[in-house]
Amino acid sequence: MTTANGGMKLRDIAEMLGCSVATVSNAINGRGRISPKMRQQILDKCAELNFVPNSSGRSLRLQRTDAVGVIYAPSFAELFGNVFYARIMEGLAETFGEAGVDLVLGNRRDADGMPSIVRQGKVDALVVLAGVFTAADYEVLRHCPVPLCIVDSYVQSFEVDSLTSDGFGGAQQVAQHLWQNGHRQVAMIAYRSSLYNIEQRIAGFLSGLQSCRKDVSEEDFLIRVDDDQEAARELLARLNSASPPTAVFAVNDTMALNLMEALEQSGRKVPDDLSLVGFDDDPVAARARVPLTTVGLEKRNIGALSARLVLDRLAKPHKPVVHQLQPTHLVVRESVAQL
Amino acid sequence: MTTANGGMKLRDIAEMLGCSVATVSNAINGRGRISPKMRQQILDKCAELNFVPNSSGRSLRLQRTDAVGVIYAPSFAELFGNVFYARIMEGLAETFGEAGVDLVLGNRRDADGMPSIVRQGKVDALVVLAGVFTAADYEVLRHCPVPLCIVDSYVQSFEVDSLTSDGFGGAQQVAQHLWQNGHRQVAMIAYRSSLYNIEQRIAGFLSGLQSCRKDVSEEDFLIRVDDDQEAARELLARLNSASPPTAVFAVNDTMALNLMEALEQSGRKVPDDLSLVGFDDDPVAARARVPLTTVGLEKRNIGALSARLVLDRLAKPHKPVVHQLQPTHLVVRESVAQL
DNA sequence: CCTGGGTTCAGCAACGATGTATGCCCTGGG
DNA sequence: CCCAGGGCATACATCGTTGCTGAACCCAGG
Repeated sequence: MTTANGGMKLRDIAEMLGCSVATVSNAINGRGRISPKMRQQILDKCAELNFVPNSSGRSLRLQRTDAVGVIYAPSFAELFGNVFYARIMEGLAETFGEAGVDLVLGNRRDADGMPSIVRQGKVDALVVLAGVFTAADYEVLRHCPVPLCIVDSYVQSFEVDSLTSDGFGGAQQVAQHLWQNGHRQVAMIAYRSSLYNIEQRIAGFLSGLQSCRKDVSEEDFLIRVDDDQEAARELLARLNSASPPTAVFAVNDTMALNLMEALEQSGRKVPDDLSLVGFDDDPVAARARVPLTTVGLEKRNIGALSARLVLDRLAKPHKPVVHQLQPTHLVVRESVAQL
Repeated sequence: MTTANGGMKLRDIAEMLGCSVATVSNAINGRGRISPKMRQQILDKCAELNFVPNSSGRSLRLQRTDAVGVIYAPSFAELFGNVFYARIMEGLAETFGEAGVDLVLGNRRDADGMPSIVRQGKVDALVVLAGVFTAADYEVLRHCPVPLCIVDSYVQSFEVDSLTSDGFGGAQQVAQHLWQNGHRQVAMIAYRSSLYNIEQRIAGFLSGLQSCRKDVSEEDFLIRVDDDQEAARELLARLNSASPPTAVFAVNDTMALNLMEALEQSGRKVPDDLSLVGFDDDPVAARARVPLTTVGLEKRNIGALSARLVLDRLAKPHKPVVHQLQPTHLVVRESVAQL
């Protein structure tokens, strides 16, 4: 292997300056007692040679890697395709970078499902980008030997730091927005798989509707589907029913845009024939043929704040668990008609 | 620190089974000569305890980390926002993952510009996602002590593995496509900053035009700008000139879509008043109000093949340098009018 | 019973950095 | 002149893993 650092080590620096290895180490780390002159000499020499202490040796001794792992389910293939998580990564990379911590993408799993980077001791902590993690996944993570931070989900009775967007509040606003625009027959379409975020949005939508009209329950508006194709089929069916909805809240922007396309193909116009609202404020939403009304999240902040959470945890391993909620806001565009 | 692996080490396993540390190591790594019985005993015990050798110790001894760094200029903030690079990351993560190699995002730089992860010896190789790397950046990387692979750019007289998309060929096809549709007055808009990819696309477009009509040179069609705003201004100005273009080739989809918006705001229609072609086949391009004709790249493949290049290089440090070219293809949608 | 060859394992040193205990030197006060 | 003490620097052990060397062991043949 081509050795990093030109094969340079503390001992080489020490020999050049005629001092001991420990003194060089102390100078570099600003520790111990060294004469200012010697310290300066050492630092100068290191700068001149662009010397940096080897990380493996350092990690071995300090039991610390200055690296944090990131995992995502089911695989990274989806992480980078997902604009929402991409923005979070952006915030993570920036904040951790400033703190001198590197990010490791750990897609490999051991036999029991634990990320390999954790078992191998390659990281000091783990950021869990929720994605579609299942209960079984979280069960494995309960035994994670390093601190954890769950981003964009919340798992009951799992005592770890976490940070989520206020999907409940966002969906509430959607319900109220639709009501204020005169919509009385509304529907919400969500996936069957029970993920925290989805359930929160459903609960928020219900709560928003109830704040306008007392007697509403989930079965009055909720359509569960497995994928966007089924969503389109179901929606078109409802539109031909006795009391068709005038507005639909899709659980995320991707579904909303797919619905928009299906509606157009069936000869219907958004928002004239049907109002449509999404969730996430995906960049594509603004550029759709009919700019989509949706719910925006503080994407960059989520990453940065999660990183901060992890750094705090590493600094104080025993401080109480934190659960942060990030605000969401309605983004009004042109896909909702005023009745 | 909460120790990974429950603080378990080779010695603990050895003591449990009454054998030596070296034997355990040999069994795990399938090396040396051990009786089948003892080997099985050791492997079983490791599986039972979910034991994995500590990575710092291993790296220190082997001078190898089983990790590869990824860098991007100017910062990761843009990497994750860029759909094109996101897809490449997807391919990288997958292929490296299968090979048991982790990906490290190394945004920190040393004083001289060398990525910290390299100096610290945290990675065995470096994948350079070209982005907007400058000549100065590459100059620094010349001194990189670990193998390098440049993705999506090519630097002359820099003898390292690299992989690029065939921007030349793609742009050529665009020129011919426009010609075949009857466009005789065409323009191309590109940024002033001299990046390899951009220059390739310009050269390809020129070559494509020349294959249709002999006497063409760059100044006949090329408009250089600093950003998309200037691009829009310049374009609108040309449209009011004596011989306005009937088609415009934007150097990438983002610019094309921004132009599309500017054209609409000025009351012009795409493609009736002006045809528009982009480059990259950004997912947004398909969803634009007028679906954009553009050039598609083999995005996933780029990542996977780059990873393969790196793995091969690590296996055979002295094999000859490889420069791969990935094909591109025209994606015809609705933004080009037939005259 | 002894010896020789082959198999299987244990011990040691090294990888590079760092914390601790220790020793040196020099100065200032008695 | 000697001793005490503070300021500097050095040796040594340690982190967990692995390559190398050599030794113990077993079995068969003389």
